[in-house]
Amino acid sequence: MLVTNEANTQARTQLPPQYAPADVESRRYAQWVADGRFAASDDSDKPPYTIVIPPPNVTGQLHLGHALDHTIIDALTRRARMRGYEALWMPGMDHAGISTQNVVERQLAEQGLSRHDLGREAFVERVWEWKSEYGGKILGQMRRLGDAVDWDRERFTMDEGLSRAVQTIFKRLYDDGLIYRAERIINWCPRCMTALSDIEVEHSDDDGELVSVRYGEGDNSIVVATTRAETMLGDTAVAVHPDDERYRHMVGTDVELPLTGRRIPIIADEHVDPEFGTGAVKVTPAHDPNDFEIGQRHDLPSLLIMDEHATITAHGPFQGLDRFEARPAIVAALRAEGRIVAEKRPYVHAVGHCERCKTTVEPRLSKQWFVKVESLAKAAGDAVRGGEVRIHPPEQEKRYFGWVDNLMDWCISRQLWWGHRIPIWYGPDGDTVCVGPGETAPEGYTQDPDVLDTWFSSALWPFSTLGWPERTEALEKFYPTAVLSTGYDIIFFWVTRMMMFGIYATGQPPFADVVLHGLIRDENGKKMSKSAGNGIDPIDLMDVYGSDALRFFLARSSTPGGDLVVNEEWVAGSRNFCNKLWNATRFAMMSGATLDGPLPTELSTIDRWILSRLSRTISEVDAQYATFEFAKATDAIYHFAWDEVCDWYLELAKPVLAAGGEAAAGTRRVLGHVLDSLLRLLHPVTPYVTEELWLALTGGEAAGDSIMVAEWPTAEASAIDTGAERTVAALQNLVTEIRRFRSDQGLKPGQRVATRLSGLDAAGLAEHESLVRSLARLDAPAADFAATARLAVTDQVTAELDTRGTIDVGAERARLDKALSAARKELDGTERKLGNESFLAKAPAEVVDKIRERKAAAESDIARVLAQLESLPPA
RNA sequence: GGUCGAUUAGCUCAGCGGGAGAGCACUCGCUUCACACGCGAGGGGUCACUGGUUCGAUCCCAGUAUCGACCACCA
Repeated sequence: MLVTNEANTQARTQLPPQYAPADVESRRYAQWVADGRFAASDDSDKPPYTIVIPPPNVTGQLHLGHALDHTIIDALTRRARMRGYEALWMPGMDHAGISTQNVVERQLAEQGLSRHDLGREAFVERVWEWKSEYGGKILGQMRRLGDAVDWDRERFTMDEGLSRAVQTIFKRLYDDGLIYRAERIINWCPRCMTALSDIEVEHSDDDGELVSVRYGEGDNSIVVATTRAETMLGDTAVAVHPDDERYRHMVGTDVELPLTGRRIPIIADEHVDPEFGTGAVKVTPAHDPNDFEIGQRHDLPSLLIMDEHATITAHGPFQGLDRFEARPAIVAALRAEGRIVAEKRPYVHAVGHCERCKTTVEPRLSKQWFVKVESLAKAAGDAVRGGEVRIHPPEQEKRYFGWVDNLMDWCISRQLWWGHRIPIWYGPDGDTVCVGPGETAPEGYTQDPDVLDTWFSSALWPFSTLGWPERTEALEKFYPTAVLSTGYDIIFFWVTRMMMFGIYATGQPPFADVVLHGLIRDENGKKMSKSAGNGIDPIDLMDVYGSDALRFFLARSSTPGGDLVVNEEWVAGSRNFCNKLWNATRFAMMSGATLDGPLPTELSTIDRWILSRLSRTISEVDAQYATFEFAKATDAIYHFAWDEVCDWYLELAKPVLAAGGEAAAGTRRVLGHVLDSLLRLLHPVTPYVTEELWLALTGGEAAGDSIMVAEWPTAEASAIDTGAERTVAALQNLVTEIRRFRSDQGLKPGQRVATRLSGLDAAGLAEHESLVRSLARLDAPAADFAATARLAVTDQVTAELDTRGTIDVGAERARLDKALSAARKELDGTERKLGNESFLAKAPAEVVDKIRERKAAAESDIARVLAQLESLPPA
């Protein structure tokens, strides 16, 4: 309902001159929730548009990466809703196995307790308590950001339904032979006491020491180099390259392993690099992934010499030492025996660290559960290759294929207590059963103690959250989802796995479009992270500048796949834009802008111009959204709003509105329409300020209306008016040129200048003379007009200014000389091109035409400038 | 070590075969009746380097240098 009566007009002018986000945001968000604006309905007739949130860790806090991601998702969802879709943004959180367990363990440690003191059940209970007390802080922060998520559908990866989904797919994979148990070298964190997947290991170049050790005696000896002397206790061979002449005669013999009394064989293996070190490698199959491979190829035994704490278990003087204590102890013992051939030297090499606690990872042979990914990964790759799933920007496909085409089997077991427990039970005779949902294990069986990798449940997120494996109405309505938006850094962690499990479980890829954005960097270009201490807290930015300002900045900076630098000044700039919008609307309302009735059919050139520009802007925005070019979409709105609406249309409208009459009535209606459309276009990105202004403009507050359910603007082809665009462009050129002259001449803005304008007719500006005078601050000539400068300000228009001798002729002449030489240079360039026969023969016709136009323009510039020079009074 | 990407105005980035752009910063002038979180007018770049392809290269190709991201088991 639109209210435009006098009293309401009075009320609307009460908008303060500055936008104060804090007053608006919490009030609006609460109202949206209360009105159920975010809720999606399972039985709606509208087509679905679904996005699932990348579930933040339950331990997590909102950082700028989330803010970017959420701005994108929220804008897509809000826009879809305005376009008539049943839009659903699914919220929820991830239980974040290791992270959460660590947080609670640290809490226990403060009380001098370990998780083992509590026991498994009590510990898990403790984690749930932690979750309800401290977890999900980020959910509150999302409200601040304005996220239009359907709160009634919030899910957690550990809740009952999702746990059933996990068990269901595990059982299905197991029955299909896609889950197996094997003894492998895995990354072991001796502090977290669990296996880590490859991606939970961070590598850094660490300082180490390379020592050379002689194995064997006399002629029957061989020197190996190592940075990890302590692992020699587990050596079961020495390997050399098969083509290495130095050692060929020794292959097949054996040597004595120092300190142990064992003899180990010398073998030949292609893996060995003869150029490195001495060309001979000690082989420790139980504590090194490469060595394990070599061991497999040569059927070597694997000797575990450390326990899960990385303490030496091998019998002898080193038993009970930590691995880092054992290393120097063993080197010392070797030196005592004269085994150290070359002194140790510094050596920088890549060492793995636990992503969560930074402890040096110990490769360790152990029994783990794996998903056989080959067939799953192939299907995931084919879905993108076949175009069922599109990745934006397309360049990022390479990264995706790089993963799915080279995927190794996925180690899914974790020796943690917090997570989905593996539904495998072992019988008294060592037999194994996989227990599906609703089933119970046979009497006397015990369950595997391990839990699943956190990403196992995340991989089900797009459908488990909608009720899978039940065929719920929500699943039917909202799956598959429309878009997945996330940073390119987690393609492997999450995207590939959702693709694999989604296709496997439901037969359909879980989303149609994958939108990948970049990482947030600080002012020095470094990736922003808590550990680097260079993080900017988005909450702080929102406190100062408002949520809309942060969102607008992020949207305007987000190029597909591109990283993004955050600088507070730019957020301030976005705040300024919100304020500009605020004041433009405020002005419109004070000027009596209205939305009542249809747009008049008879409109002034100026009104037709802005409607034409509006329509073009809408088309542009739609086109950019279609390819997820948020920066370009947002930028188009920014320039339309600021450069065209504020800088020109409002200024042009002022004299018209002041004059009143029929023209003013038309302009008031157009002004209302333009502001209304502009606010709608902006709403997905800046929800708060647009809601506040739109309700004020339309008077829809009382009727319980909301811009959230207003229709997305439509580009009207019939509104395109190239004639009006040409006329206004000419007007802008003329006004700008006169302003430039005034500025160059140091004429004060308040100083009115009497002028005679001629040639307006030829420029199509005859009817706009008063507008030109108003914007350029020109007076009509007075009775005693005395022209002191004649200026050909555009091709057609000449202005005679009565400046009473204030003109600085020298300065103007210098400027014109400069313009003249620029125009001549341009003319030279175009003439040279047009004189080149190869160019004429080979260049496309449109390019040649364009050059001809440029030549003509240069010629006319020259003529104009010459005329101006001629018209200058003598210095 | 491998892969991919980047190198354009002081800063951060768009553009990606035919006239070098934006925001911020900077200079000058403005208490112009929506907004100084503002208005008007300006200055500023041999588009990293070297070759090649082309009638024409910031844009395509090759190499060099520097930076970055991701991945990684060379003892």
